[in-house]
Amino acid sequence: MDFFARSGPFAIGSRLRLLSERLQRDAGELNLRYGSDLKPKWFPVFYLLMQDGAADITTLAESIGQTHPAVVKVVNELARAGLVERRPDPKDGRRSIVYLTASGSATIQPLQQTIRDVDAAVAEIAAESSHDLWGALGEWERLLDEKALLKRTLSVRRKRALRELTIKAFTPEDQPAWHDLNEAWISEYFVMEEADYHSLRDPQSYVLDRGGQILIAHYRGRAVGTCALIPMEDERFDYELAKMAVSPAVQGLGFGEALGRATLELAWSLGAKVVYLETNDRLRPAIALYEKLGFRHVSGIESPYERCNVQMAVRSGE
Amino acid sequence: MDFFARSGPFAIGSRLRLLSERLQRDAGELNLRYGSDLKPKWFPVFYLLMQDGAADITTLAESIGQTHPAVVKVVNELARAGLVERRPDPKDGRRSIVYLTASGSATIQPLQQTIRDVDAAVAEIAAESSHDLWGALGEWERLLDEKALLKRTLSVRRKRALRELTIKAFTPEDQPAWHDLNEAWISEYFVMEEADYHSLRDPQSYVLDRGGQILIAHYRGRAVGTCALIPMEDERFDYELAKMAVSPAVQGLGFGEALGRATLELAWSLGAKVVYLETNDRLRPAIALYEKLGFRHVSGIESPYERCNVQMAVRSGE
DNA sequence: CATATTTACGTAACTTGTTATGTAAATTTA
DNA sequence: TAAATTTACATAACAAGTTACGTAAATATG
Repeated sequence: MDFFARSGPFAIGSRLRLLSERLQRDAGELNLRYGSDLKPKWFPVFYLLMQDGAADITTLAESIGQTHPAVVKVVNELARAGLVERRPDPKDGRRSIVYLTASGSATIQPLQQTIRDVDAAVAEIAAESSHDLWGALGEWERLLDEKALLKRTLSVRRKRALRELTIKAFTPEDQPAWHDLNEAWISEYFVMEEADYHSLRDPQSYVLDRGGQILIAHYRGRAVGTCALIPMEDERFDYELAKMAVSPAVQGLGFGEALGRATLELAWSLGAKVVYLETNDRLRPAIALYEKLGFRHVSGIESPYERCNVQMAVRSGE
Repeated sequence: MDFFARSGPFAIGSRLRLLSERLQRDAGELNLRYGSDLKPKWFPVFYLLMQDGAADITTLAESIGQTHPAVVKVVNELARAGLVERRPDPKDGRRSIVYLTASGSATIQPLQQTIRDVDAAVAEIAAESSHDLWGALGEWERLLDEKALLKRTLSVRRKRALRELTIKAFTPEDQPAWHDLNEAWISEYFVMEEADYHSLRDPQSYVLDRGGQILIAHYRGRAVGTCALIPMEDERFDYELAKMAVSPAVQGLGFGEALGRATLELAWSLGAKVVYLETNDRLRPAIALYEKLGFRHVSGIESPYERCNVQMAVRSGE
């Protein structure tokens, strides 16, 4: 069993399960020795009934942290063993209430003795320990309630990935990425229009020669994101932010936000006061990102693109 | 989920399982997010192969603390997914060695990234904790290796029961217990003989009137054990220890030993130097008990009971 | 107040482990 | 060295939970 020693925290799940099974097995054997034929899996339900006298299925399931079908099975087995009985709730026809039978009540005493003895044995282990397993479990449960391991790990990943991300001005080697990354999302949600073909094939004349800027995000040796700033003739706005694309392979790492911020920084550094963009209401995540970057909805602007029905703008310093 | 708060250490097994499942679910989801379709249950086997390159089923099973059928299933699934391959061991026809395939090796890198990120997330939790779950788990595993919870609880129970045990001289109310407890074990292992009927029906004349003693063990208001000291005519021995019986309902609580010690104490206090007993080699636990009490095997004594083929004696102060 | 939604519970099918049992190869023993 | 035992693995059946889905009662909503 050297696996846990070698694998570290990553295997915490398996390790806990193993310890749990070991203890569960002991509990079953103990119950036999104490002269009761309660199965270990019956314990939680039985224990609650023992304390409260009666309860409905849903309450039992919530109390012990299992699903209701699991409780239904346990209750059925307990009923077959003659330890509990269920009666319909007179107030609510959907509910059925589980009661201890006389025979079930008779089982309480040996069980309580077992519980006392197990608690004493556990106290003995605790006394020999320098660490507090109880405290540690409680703390873990609380911390995971606040933020699950999943979220915690994803946020670790995001921070790490952002450290590896570099955002640089467009160079000719970035042309394939510029084309492919943008074509991918456009043709996924819409149909490529004439203006798209031009700007994707020839960014030099459609963006750069007009005084625009293109930023490319690189991650682990690959171009994974693009974003452009295009000067506007409308005097209300300085630049249009356009062709924001991030490779689906690296989505969820916050690259879009990083790229957007870098692009806006660039705009402000070029003296811009207001940056404008156009998008479509079907692109919910993109709109959420723009809002996070400070963009606010504006109206009354016409677009050369058919697909654009949402207009947004952000002002320097907002 | 108030159950754990209410039930205390007794429910440690369920509590660990619940936490384990929660983490396992997160691990599966994480793997998807990291672009690998490794199932969480594949992790341990895959991880070991990743480190060692190849291994046989039994070694894998021992390393991860699961049974070999579980490993066989995992290996079959991994093979179906094209991640591993098994070849027969040329040195041992029973064994088959599991290797990572090229596709399996390609999965290593994203997995290692996942592991690093999870470890970092766990480290973050550990940093927020005042208790050390790792240390606590390691300690529990070690303490349970030394002595399982089962044994610990049984020893708690034994100590508690012994505190409730009282051993007193025979009184007429003890007559039914004297009779029934002894008849039970005699007729379970042998056939009741004439001498048995007499001594069980009339302990007064067969033991007490001859200068003998009878001790009765009481536990929770019931007579649960008997033991007699009968004076002997053989000048080599002072008393015979006989009719040692303990109710099966309370076996394993150490009552036999307590009763035996009390009886020997009584013998020494009456001035005896040597106590003798007869038994049968089929009664292995009884003989073990007598040896624990200090009795040693002797030979060359004839018995009035047919069933007695083992003779033992103990000397004062041994 | 009729309709839509939610809630409580049941059932079926699946998941991830276990024990029990069988078989062939290797090893030990008489 | 033949026979008995042990070892390595496979497979079937079981265990204890889950998810998915269905139904009827209760509750919310237009």
